[in-house]
Amino acid sequence: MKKTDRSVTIKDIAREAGVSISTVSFAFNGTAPVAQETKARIFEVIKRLNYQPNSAARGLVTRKTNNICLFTPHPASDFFSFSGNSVFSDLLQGIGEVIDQKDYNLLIAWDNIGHKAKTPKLVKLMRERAMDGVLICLPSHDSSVIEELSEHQFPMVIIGTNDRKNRINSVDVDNYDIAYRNAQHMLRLGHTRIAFISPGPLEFLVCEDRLEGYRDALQEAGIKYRDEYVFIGDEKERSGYRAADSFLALKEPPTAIVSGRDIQAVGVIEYARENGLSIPGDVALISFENTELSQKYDITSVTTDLYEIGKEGAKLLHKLLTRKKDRGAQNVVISSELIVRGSCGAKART
Amino acid sequence: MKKTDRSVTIKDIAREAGVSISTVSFAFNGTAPVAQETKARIFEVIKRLNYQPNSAARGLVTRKTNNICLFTPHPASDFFSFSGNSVFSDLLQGIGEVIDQKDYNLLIAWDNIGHKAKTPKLVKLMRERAMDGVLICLPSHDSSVIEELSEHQFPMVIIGTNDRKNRINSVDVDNYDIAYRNAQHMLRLGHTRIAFISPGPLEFLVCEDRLEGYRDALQEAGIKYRDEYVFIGDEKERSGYRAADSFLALKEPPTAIVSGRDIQAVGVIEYARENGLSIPGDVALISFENTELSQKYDITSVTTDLYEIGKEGAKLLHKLLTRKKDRGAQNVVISSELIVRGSCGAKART
DNA sequence: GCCTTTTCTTAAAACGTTTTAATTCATTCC
DNA sequence: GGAATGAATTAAAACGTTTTAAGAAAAGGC
Repeated sequence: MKKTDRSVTIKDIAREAGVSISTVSFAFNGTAPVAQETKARIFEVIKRLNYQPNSAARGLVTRKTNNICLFTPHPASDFFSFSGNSVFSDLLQGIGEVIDQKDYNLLIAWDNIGHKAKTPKLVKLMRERAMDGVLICLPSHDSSVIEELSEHQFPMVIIGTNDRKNRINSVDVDNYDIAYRNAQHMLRLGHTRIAFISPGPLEFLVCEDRLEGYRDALQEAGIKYRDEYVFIGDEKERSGYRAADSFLALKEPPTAIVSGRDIQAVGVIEYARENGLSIPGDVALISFENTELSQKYDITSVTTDLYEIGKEGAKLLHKLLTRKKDRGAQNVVISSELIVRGSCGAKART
Repeated sequence: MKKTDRSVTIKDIAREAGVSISTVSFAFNGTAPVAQETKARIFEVIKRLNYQPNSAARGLVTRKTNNICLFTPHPASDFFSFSGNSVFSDLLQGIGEVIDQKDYNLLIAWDNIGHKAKTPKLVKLMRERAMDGVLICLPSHDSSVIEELSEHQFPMVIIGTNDRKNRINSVDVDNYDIAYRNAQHMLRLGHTRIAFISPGPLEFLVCEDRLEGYRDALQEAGIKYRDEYVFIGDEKERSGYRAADSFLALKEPPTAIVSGRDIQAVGVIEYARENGLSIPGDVALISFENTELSQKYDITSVTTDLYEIGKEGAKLLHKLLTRKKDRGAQNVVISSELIVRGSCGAKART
């Protein structure tokens, strides 16, 4: 029984196997041909001494750490209250799958100061080469983060936000398109007075995109955009309730509502119940996210698969880290599906 | 304008400042006296060239990475359904506070294969010296993890589980004591037929501890332990419902129930409502965790502050990493508080 | 058998820091 | 005015790998 205590180095292996350290390295990593016989001997020693290469030493020369970093608001923040609390888990699960498979380590750096990304830590991590790449998932693009990161040509992927404009790698559902089609769905059902609840403040790109999609659909149908048909909500059920209240108090109330997120739709339903309104009879309802809520409350909604977003984001980052070739920004769009339920008052037609 | 592109090293700084690299290192880290004047010059260059030491190189010699790892079941797993989904966030928030303050990086390694900890990745990380220490938060101790880690003398702290027996550093509430006092609370209120719902399978130490506390309180009061008064529940509301059903169908039903977790207590309440039973009139109820649920349903419950557990766990780990002195295992107990509400039928007396 | 290839092996140079021990240079002490 | 002290600086070793370029041995080709 040898002492396997004090960390055994490649030198120990080399000595014990009667061979040079380069040969050990080659054999271990399979990076150059080594005779069958010596290879066997080396691996025997490696096993016996329980050798594990030191990551710092390795990283020093390879310039790789195998660490990637997820930069998000704190999981307890408003942001992740999107569609209940499972959002963070879903995202993590998707990322985790790739992480495990590609043998990366996941580092979490969150921004716990509200929505504005204070990046010093992230930037430091990146500049000291403590990680290979970063997945960014923020409600709004703080341009300083993005700029600082891309200035250093640091591999990064933005997830949960499409960034075609800024030519940065991103993975997301097409929020614009979903909103566009949700509104269109209502138009096709004959509605002309269609309201919209923003899932959050318009500084969040997601919200802006959704609002734009809604607006464009209306515009193309030749329907005038009305300010009073747009309500800026938040992540609470109550905001849906208040939206409904504000809409239905109008002289000319909308006959359909495009809700920005499921929890808001629930608020609308709550309001309808309290006020003896029928859905979809008096007002039709369509929403985003397709969480458990939409199933529970029979809400027509569109899937936004965060698991998939996380997974594809990690995949894209990995691609960036391995293949140096393709330089152009890639924007992956995760497909969404309209799940028709009772609240919109119609069968689906794509 | 210099090229601040290609990573600037300590050598560059030394050359530019007309000084040796040791001096730069000393000045930068404040680890040896450097003349005021040269120090100023060095820092000017550092700033101008935007220098950031390479973490791998640094880690190679200092044998520190500043990474610590949190090892848990996947956040989407049953385990974290304890008291709603916020558990993971709370834990993370507590840990995060210390992490940020002490300038550590947090690495997440989860075990996504059920409750049995498959550790290869964790062990590998540790053996390749990719992190300085590990926080372990698992429902049950898989002895192989603990053994393998302590075999290597690896700094670790177990959180959310007390480990006095195995002499391992740990931070947790005292589950045994809480259960003991919950049962005692019921005894003091004059109950003698007291039932217990386990929050999960008894392999989970938390559950075992709670059951034991309950049992001992009864025993000390000279009350015989009855098998039919113990129900092994799980993380679902339904299990509380079923427990109530099983208890109240007995010839001699209990008059008080010690629930293993809030969500189960809700199940009990649901059952009572359906069957026209009054709480605490027909059956008194006391629970664990003090989540939002206990407030919403007016359940007497005991706080288990996961934020605090995470925070103290990280603190303890940090202590381990900096002070090499104290070798004995430390077991930190986070205090809990009994929050008396309507469900137990009494005012508090400690 | 000599030259060329191929296969295997190695010595040595990186990688970018920290740290140790030695050196320089100016002060202070008696 | 020489010795002793002390402060500031440096050269060089170490940390544990990978990688490059070169060397040695074996294997073909003619």
